[in-house]
Amino acid sequence: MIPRFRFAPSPTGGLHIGTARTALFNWLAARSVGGKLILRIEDTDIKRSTAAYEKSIIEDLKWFGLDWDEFYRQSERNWIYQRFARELLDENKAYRCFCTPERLEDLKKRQYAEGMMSKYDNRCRELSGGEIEKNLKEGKKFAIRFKVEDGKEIKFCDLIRGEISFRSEVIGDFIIIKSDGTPSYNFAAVVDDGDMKITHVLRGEDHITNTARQILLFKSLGFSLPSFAHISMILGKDGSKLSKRHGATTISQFREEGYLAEAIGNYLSILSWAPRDGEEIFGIRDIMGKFKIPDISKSPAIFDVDKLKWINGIYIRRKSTEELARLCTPYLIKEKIIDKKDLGNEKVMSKIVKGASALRDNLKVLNEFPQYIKDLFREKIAGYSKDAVEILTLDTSAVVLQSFLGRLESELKSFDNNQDIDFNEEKSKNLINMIGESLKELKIKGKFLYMPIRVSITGKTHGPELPRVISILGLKNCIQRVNQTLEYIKNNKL
RNA sequence: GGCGCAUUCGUCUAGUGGUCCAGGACAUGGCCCUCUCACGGCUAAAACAGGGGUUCAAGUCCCCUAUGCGCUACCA
Repeated sequence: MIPRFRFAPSPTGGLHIGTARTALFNWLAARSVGGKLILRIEDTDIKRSTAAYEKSIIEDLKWFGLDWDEFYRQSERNWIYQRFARELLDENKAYRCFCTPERLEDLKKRQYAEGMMSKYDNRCRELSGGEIEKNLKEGKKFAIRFKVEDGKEIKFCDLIRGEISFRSEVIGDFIIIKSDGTPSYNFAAVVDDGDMKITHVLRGEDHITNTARQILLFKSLGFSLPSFAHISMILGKDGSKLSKRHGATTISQFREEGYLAEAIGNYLSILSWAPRDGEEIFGIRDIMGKFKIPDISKSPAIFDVDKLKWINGIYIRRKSTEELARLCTPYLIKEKIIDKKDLGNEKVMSKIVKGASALRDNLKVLNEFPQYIKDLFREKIAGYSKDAVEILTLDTSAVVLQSFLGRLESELKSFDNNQDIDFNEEKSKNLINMIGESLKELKIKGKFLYMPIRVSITGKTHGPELPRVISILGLKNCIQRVNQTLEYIKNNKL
């Protein structure tokens, strides 16, 4: 028998990072043993579910690199829930409950006040045939409740946690069909897991308690029990449930901020699971054979953005320059550093490629790209930082800048007037070396050589390697900027 | 309140009774590389929640307490 796993999101929001991890683990577990993965949309809550969320969840799952073998939507399967509910009704394992929401609310309040666990008081359990008939005739709305016998022990062996048991009296008769005719979560899930012949239920820890109810249903419905495994929750930095307060929580938010699918998959894999060899950097496909459900950690995990960033940086460094440039471009548009119509402009595009190559090692998240590169897209220097001004104040700096400017100008002359000037890294490097050579006698070298040059074309003391900066800016812009800096020195009498 | 689950460095984890004065990774500090920032390399500091058992021996097994989280819906 081939193992069958399922992933069952409800489309009441985007794909949450925790839900994505559950999806990933199901995928990993299924693919590791050659099993099938079923995607099931649990949209029985007609008030909160939307088609838009469903679409976004599916898109995110695909972007994430997951695939599945079968697809179902619970809202299209109502007839089957009705059929099984009818069966339970006929077998006297379930009954119609005519209690109003108000009465139930009241009951709950009273029980809570007495310090008791809230639980249905079984009022409609023993309604006579006549009373039911009468209520039905009056058109009273009803829900269908499942009978839970007291005094039973419900046990199951969780693949991750070991044996877990509950006593049936803490459960109470629960609703399987709501008064609007839709099935409740516990019922729909069990009917589907049974009907779809699911062998492994791998889901979030928040379902442990539900498992007790569901086991009762599996048995009453005559289905064989699947194996259960409950994955711990993902918590925020402060130990509370991960929420908007902690930053991005859905896959699409992470994608928009500039996290790579590979990085998220990798990070989520090592959150609650560790390969035997201790290696932390791997693709989700690399661990397919190694992933074992019992190895999943029991304790909750705090989501560490810093570690995700570290991993994201690693995958960014593995990208080709062209691919990285392509990935970074949308962020440039978003920050209005370039315009959409620049996408066809070869000069702009080559500048982005050069920038991507220069900044690859600095990037941790794609959306950091604009802040690093924006200065190099301007015509002029926007301003000089404090430590940059200090560099300019040095006596030797003026000498270096004159020499630099001279070199740039003579270099420019070597090109024909209307020729497209591509001043690459190699040439930039040579140019700097030549300056160094000519200033050797003055013993200007190292920091005293490079820093004034850097400051004169960027206004800052930090940035990518100098030859790269020069190459990105191009000869003309460099000349313009050095002149601007010379002007600045003069005006401020540095 | 009831029930359930969890608890190893700040964080993620390795550890399945002796090889653990507890190993790795992120983050942090220092050093090296280096024009700077990063990258890379080296290094330092940093943990078995507390208390009882069981055992020759406990991070590892059992019990209690504490703390955190989840469920306690005609949400999923």
